[in-house]
Amino acid sequence: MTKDIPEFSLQRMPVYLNYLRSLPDDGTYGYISSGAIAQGLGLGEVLVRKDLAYTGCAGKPKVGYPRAELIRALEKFLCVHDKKNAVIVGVGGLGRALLSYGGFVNYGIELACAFDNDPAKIGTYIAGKPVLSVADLREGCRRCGAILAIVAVPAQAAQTVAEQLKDAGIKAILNFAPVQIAPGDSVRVINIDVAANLAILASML
Amino acid sequence: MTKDIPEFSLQRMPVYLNYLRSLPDDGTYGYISSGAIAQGLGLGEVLVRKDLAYTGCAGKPKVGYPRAELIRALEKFLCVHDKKNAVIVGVGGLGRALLSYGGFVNYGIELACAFDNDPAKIGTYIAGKPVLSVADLREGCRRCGAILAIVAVPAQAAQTVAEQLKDAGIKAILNFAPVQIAPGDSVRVINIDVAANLAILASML
DNA sequence: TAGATTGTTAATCGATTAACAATC
DNA sequence: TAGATTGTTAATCGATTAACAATC
Repeated sequence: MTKDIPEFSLQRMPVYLNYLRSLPDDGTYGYISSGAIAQGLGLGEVLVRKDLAYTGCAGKPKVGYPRAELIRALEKFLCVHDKKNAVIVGVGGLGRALLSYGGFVNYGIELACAFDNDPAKIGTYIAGKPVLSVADLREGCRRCGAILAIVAVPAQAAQTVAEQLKDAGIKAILNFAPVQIAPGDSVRVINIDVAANLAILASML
Repeated sequence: MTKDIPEFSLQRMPVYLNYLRSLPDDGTYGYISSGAIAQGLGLGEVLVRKDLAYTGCAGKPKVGYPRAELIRALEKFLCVHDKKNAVIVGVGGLGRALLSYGGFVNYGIELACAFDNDPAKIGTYIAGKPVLSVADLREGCRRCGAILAIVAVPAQAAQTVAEQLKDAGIKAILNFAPVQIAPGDSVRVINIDVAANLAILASML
C-alpha cells in the first residue's frame, strides 16, 4: 500500500483532495490542469504533476486531469473508503471541540469514543460519543478496533497516555500536548503545538 | 531581528524552549549537552548544535550549554518578552477551546478578543475575553493592536475573513479552516488541518 | 594531560525546480 | 498541423549528517 512516496508529497495529498472537492460541480471543471491546481494552492505546477503521478491517475495532454477520476484516485490513495476508527484522550475544551468536528468523515475516519479521568465526564456523551474512563482505555480501543488516537491531555499526562495507547494497539497518534511523546518505533506521531505555531508566525514578522 | 535562519530551524525553536523549560529545576540540569537535548527530542545532536547557534548562546566544550542562559536566549530569539496581541475569528468549539487555552502566554502572546457573527455570542465573554461582531473586526484589531490572528471559521467563510484580517492590519494568520487562504504576500499564513493530519497518519500505516 | 563536547567545514540526502521530449 | 499540457530526466536548492579541528 501507499509506499515510497516522499513525505512532503504525502502531506499535500489531502490538500489536493480538499481543493478538488471544493470546486463547483457545474461541469466547469470536468478537466483541470496542473497549472490551475498549482495556482489555486500556491504551489509549482511541476510539483503538482509529480505529486499527482503517485495517485496513478494520468492526465491528458492539452486538457489536464479528469477531476472526478482524480478525486477517486486521491481517495483511493488515502484509503478514504476504508473506515478507520479513532479515539480521543482528554475531554477538555479541545477534546470536546474535536469530538463535535465533522471533518474527519471526509477521510473515512470516525471518532468512536473518548477517554478522560474526570468522574464528572465519564459516562456522559459528547456529540453522541461516549466518554469512558482512561482506566478502560485498552478495552475501549480494542472494542472499537481503533488504530488512530488523538491526545488532547495536559503536557504532564501525555507521555503516560501515549504508552497506554501503544499497549492498546494504537498505531498512530496526533498529539496536541506541547511535549514530544515517544511511544516507541511502532507508533507514528504527529505533533501539533498550536501556541508554538503562533509563536513561530510572530517571530517571522 | 530574527533573520536568515532556515525555516526548519525556526520551527524547532519553540520545541527546544519547551523542552528546556520542562526539565526539573533542581540543579541537575545547570548545564545540558546537545546530545542530551537531541536524545530528549529525537533529533540529531549536530542539528541541535546548529540550531542553537542561531540563538547566540555559546556552549562550553566538555559541559554543554548553560540551561538558564539558553532558555533566555531562546526567549529572546522568539521575542517572548515582547507582548503580542492576537485575535480569534470564529467562536465555535475550537475557537472556544483556544480562548480558554493558557499556552499562548508561554510565548508572550495574548488572545485579546474574539469575533463571531452569531448574535447570540456577540457581547458575551469567554474565558474573560469579549466576543465582538465580525463587523467590528477592523476596529477591534486596531484597538488592541493585534498583529496575529487565528481563523477558526467554517471553510466557506475563511477566505473572506482572511481578507478582512489583512485590511485590519493583521500580519500573520494561523488558519484552522481546511482551505488554503490567500490574503496576499503581506500576510504570513500557517495552515493546520486537523482531519488532514489524521488522514496522513492513517495512510502512513 | 586526556577526554568530552562544541562549532565548523565538507559530504550527503531529499525535495523542488528547470528543461525538454512526448502526446493528444 | 500547431499549441497546450503532461510526464520525465537533469539541475538546483536547502536541510541534515558526517568528519574533524578547536577548546575547556
